[in-house]
Amino acid sequence: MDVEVFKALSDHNRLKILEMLTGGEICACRILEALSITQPTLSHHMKILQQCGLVGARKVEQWSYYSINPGKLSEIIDYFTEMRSRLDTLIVPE
Amino acid sequence: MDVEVFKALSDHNRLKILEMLTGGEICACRILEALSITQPTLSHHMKILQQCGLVGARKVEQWSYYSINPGKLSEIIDYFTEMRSRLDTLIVPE
DNA sequence: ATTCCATATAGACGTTCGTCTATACAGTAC
DNA sequence: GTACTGTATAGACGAACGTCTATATGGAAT
Repeated sequence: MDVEVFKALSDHNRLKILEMLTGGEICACRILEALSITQPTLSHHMKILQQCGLVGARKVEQWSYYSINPGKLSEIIDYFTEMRSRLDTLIVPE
Repeated sequence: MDVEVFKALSDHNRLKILEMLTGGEICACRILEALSITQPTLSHHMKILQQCGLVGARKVEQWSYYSINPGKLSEIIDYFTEMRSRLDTLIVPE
């Protein structure tokens, strides 16, 4: 698994953004309202979320709309699920 | 979800350690052999993995044995699984 | 008691990160 | 055109991070 994904999730504001996006695609301006950061800082965070593949962007006129990439989410789930099942198959010492 | 877990996963060496631990409990000295870091650096990483709840430690005489906490793993899986199912229930615009 | 071994802690150093202000860019509306 | 609006980029700054060397701790072996 690429470390970049976890780096992207390692910030309180980015995690909050991701959780907002579980409600569906939203505009940058809406995200900005919900967080106590400046517009350039938001732009920075969105870039990081995009670069690791977690979030996709769509531009409609001057507005940027962001949404979660479900494929990446599945990738993460699969990673941890396989990890857990490997643990489950271990021979338990009594 | 606590950001600390993702911070812990944000380092290449710590992720490698976690993957080693999917094979079951192992000794610090074994982990040290597998990585190109010094002993104090390993000690530092193990502390971070423990503090976020991902890894548990057990001391047998002078040796420290580490293992993954399956509960934390499930917590992470649940977090992302719920996120994905929230996405799945969105009304798809045609 | 002294030595040896596995691990932890302290402190330092360079790098990366999150944030900001200032400014650029691109499109819309007059 | 000029002004405005939404977003991106540049550069700066302090805080946090990963790593190291040096040293401490605590137990085992001699």
